[in-house]
Amino acid sequence: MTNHEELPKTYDPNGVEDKWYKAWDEGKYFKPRPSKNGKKPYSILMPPPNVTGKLHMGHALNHTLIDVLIRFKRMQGHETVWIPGQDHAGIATQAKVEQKIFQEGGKTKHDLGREEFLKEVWNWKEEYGGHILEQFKKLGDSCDWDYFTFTMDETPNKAVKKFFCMMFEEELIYQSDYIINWDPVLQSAISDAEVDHKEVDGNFYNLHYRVKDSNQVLEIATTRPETLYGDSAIAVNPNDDRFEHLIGKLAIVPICNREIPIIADMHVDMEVGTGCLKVTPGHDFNDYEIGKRNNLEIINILNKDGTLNENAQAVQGLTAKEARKKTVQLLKECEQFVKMEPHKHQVGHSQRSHAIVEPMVSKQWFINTDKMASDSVTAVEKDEMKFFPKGWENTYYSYQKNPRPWCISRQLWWGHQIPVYYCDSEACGHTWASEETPESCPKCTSSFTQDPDVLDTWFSSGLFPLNTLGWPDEEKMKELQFDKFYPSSVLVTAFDIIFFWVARMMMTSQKITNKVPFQDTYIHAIVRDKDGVKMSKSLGNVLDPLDLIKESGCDSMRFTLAVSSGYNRNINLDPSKIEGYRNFVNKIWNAFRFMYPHLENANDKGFEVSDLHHHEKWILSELNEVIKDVTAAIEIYRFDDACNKIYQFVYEKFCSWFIELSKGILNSENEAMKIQRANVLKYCFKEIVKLLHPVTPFITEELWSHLKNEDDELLIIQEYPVYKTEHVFTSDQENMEKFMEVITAIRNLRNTVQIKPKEEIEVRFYTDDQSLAKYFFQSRGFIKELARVNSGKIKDKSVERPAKSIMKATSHTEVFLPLEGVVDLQVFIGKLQKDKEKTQKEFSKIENKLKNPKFMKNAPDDVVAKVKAEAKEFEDKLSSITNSLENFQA
RNA sequence: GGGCGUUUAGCUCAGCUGGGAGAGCGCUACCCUUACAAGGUAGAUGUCGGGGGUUCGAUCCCCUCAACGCCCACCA
Repeated sequence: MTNHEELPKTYDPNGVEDKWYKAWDEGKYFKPRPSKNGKKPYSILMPPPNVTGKLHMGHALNHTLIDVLIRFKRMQGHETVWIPGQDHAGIATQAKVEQKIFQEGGKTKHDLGREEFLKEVWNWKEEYGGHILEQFKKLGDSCDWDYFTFTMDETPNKAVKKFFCMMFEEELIYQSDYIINWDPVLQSAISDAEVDHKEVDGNFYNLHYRVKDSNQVLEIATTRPETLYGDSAIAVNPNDDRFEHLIGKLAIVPICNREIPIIADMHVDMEVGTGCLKVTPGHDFNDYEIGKRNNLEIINILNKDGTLNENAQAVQGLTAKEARKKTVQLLKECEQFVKMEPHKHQVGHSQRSHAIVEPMVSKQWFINTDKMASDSVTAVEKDEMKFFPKGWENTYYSYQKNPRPWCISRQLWWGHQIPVYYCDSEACGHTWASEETPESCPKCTSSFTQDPDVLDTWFSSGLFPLNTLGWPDEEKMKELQFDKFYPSSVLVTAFDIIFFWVARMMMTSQKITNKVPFQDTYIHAIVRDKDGVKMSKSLGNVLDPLDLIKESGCDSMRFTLAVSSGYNRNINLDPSKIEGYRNFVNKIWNAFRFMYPHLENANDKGFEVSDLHHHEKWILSELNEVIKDVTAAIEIYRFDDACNKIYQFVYEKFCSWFIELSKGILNSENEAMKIQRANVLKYCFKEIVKLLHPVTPFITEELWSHLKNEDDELLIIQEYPVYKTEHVFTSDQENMEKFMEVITAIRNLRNTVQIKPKEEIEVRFYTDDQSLAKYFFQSRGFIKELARVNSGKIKDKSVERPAKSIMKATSHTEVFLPLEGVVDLQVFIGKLQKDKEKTQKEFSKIENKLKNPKFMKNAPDDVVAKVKAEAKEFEDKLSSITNSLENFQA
């Protein structure tokens, strides 16, 4: 006889988790396996973490949800693969390595040169890049590591070049002088999406511009007086009577005394400021547009580091901030300064360096996304790709319906270098894009130079769905089963990346394959602290997944994250919640501890449905419903519903009732029943363990190792439970509900008069439902056991009730506890009265409904029938209570 | 300025296409009952943000107000 003393009282995840991860990984269980019964392949891409990344709660959530889906589908028999990867993260990584070499040797990247510097970056990647991947294994990620793709690997590099050249040929990629966001710290262009607008305290400065050949002056308001050196015009609204006579004249820029035209442009709002606008096409997005419309000169007044250049001689070499101060001073000196007023306004900051972004005109590479964006919208409109929750469509549309040219060149070294080559011969001047590194200029055989810039990281991330499956290398595509796994089944990610990543993958993948890259997109919540504040180092409210795993076990953390995930936007994660679900995990462990010694009674034959005891039918029927509900919930990404259903079933049904009801049988001498019950317990528990495995993989695999037959495979590839019509036992469920109700009523009564738990009592039931009376009679043994009853009687309601007693009424049965001892009758009557009031209130509510002719006329028949049945129940209950009250008071 | 979202028990949140208000944690009382004190049994708690409307019937649909949060936007 196996003794449950062998199993510790509390579940200790320590050791168990690593043991099973190793077993799965080494046993190649994460690799795709041929599907069963023609089920469709199922694949998910891991959002590739930055190579500089560190594991945080966002990963824990994202990976838990993906892993739930993958494990669920794998068990269902789909051929399944979760494809991991990692992003080279151009700016972040370069910045990190630059910092490192500066700290260690005081050198800058320019001291090393491009080639040496890149070597340093690769070294850094080799040393630190793997950390986060090792951390992922602690989460239980069941991804196929053989599919691992780093975005700077050879295949992604080929993909980038191929796509670039394709777009270049179609002239959808082009080089242009255009106003872009310049990060003076990184000294690179950045895309619109990488700019955050923050409100800062600034000033409005009012200045005077003289009009040439006139003594008139124009007062102009600006927040950036230092840009006056780049002014190309003064613009007024063409309909503005105040300035109409000046249009076409010249104004003189203060300090540098240049002459600029006064022009009319509709963009100028007469109501705002002074109605006159200084136009600086080189350093303002609107002014750039005005400049283009009016053919104005573009004057660049900034150096790459953000200081003023020779075009702003008076303030040359100063930073923008210093230049602003100096310019104001100079304006005051020449008496062209009017006033300064405090003003809050939005200023663009670089997401990466946090520097103030300077709009600047510069030669950059762009993608025309007009067509691709509109195709990506159509695909969602036609449900080729579906958002869950659906509401996120709007966010997606808001980006994709107003596409702007995407600036893809970055003045960095770490990244995919732009595959464009320039002939060194001035006479030839050929410019071309090529997937292969050329030998010489194809036109004149001269030497050539490659464009020094690299591509925006998102350019390669956008190709992730393709290059992870080998594209464009045909052999690799075969090997990695491109045709089987593309498009992937679902993309699971957070909302903040819809534009950066989801939209770009949609555009590039559709462009290349004419198919959407994934069929669904599930947008999950953002993990915040328990007060709803975003976790950040500076606030000190960061929870580290590895700490949580250490404290409560990975399964508990996973369950908590999954049960918190549905169609919500935020998860306010309270550590006490994890503790609660850790207790649940422990509960399962102990349910097993209880069963363990009895398992050897179970035999391989299992059980016949026809032999089942009514409690067994009940639990199987309940389990069956749970299986149905859980499966349906996961299919639509309602992890919260799925987890709650299982939790509820395991805790409230299986543990609190079925196990309790089984104790008597298991300790009895009835061998046949013992075997049968052991079989059913084992069956149910195996199903529970399977149901839970996607969410809590470690403890379930551990339990499975004790439950499985010797030649059974690991749980990770066992078949997921399926709904069985032969396990539907509705009447057993209904009877059981009533049984539980009367047991609870007895316990409630015991409690109200403080009968000791060990003390056995007498009980009487009064019901007019003959079949229910019969059911209770058959269950008398269980009633005695669960409610500590030593004797009882079941009578119909015509029989007189015991005088000295307390009672509780249900809609079907009156439960009486005859009492010999002293009872404070008044207290009890008060309680009963309260119960009566409550019941009366509910009954009246329903009765009024039935009395309402409009309701009877308009409500659907099934609703009326339901309400009638309810009314009957309340009426019965009410009359039971009323009768008792009369008796007690008499 | 535009858009999205939130407002339900002390806290964190769920309530699907309208038909008797739920969960977890916390709280109260009684219990070391032979799986589990990370436990058991029983229990208390809500003008479902305010106001209006549609409907036989509204937490759910419509309008409006309020508070809070987020995203986007070049307003000098």
